[in-house]
Amino acid sequence: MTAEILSTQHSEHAILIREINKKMPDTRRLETLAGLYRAFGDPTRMRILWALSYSELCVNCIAEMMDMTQSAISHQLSFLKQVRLVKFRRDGKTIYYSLNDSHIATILAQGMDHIQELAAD
Amino acid sequence: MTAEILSTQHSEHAILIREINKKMPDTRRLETLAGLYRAFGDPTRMRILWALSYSELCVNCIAEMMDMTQSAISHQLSFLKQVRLVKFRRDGKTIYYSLNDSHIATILAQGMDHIQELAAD
DNA sequence: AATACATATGAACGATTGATCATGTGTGCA
DNA sequence: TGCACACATGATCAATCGTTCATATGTATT
Repeated sequence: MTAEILSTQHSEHAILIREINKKMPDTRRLETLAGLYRAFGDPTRMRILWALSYSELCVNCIAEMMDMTQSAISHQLSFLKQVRLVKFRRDGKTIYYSLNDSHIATILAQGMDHIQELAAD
Repeated sequence: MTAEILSTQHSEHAILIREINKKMPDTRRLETLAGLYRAFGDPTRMRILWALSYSELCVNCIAEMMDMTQSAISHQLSFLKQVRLVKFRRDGKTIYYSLNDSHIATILAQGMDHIQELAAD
């Protein structure tokens, strides 16, 4: 669908659209940003991230906490690793995961504030 | 899968797990939070929210900006309305959407800061 | 009332996702 | 070297998602 075949657009609208398009971050960057939020957008990953905000944890510990299989957790950790939300260190056989930086805990807390406010309506 | 059939857990781990479980927000709340972030986790919705952070916009305007059909945008706005990220007002035939509160723009900006930092490595 | 415009909505369909199962890799210990 | 433990990974499958198409609703104008 192209812009041309859209029905009558008031000229004021056309101007507004151009202005906002100039200010908008480019689409690639917004896709990256959406990708970041997608990582927070699943209950399992959300619980993992929240748990890691308290302490580094090994894979089996997380699996036990979430009452889920080690495989499921490992897949999700792999996802979180890819988008660089978590890092890990090996100690013998066990691997400890932790949040990649403190910024992430801040994002979690801010989101929690938001839903808290909504609930207070 | 139950906790019992998991292999040997060091007792230190068991204690840590119980402690974190006590501190964690309850699962229902975390699911709501994940639901909020899922709304940010799609490129189309992300672009819509970003555009609305500059100005309220009518549906056709958004569709033109995104170069997408009115129907697709309308569906996504419906989603965003459900999770209360946007609100709307009617003016004659056209309906103007806007961010539900300024908090949301802050969340967007914070996410952008985060990926900016990652890119700077 | 009839028409045009702006938006909403239900059904359908391909694409993606998250969990599972089976198996592979890596580490430590006897 | 052989075995057990901790974790990773590829394939598979049901469920969910995002878009499209067709159509419905709501509002002004004539």
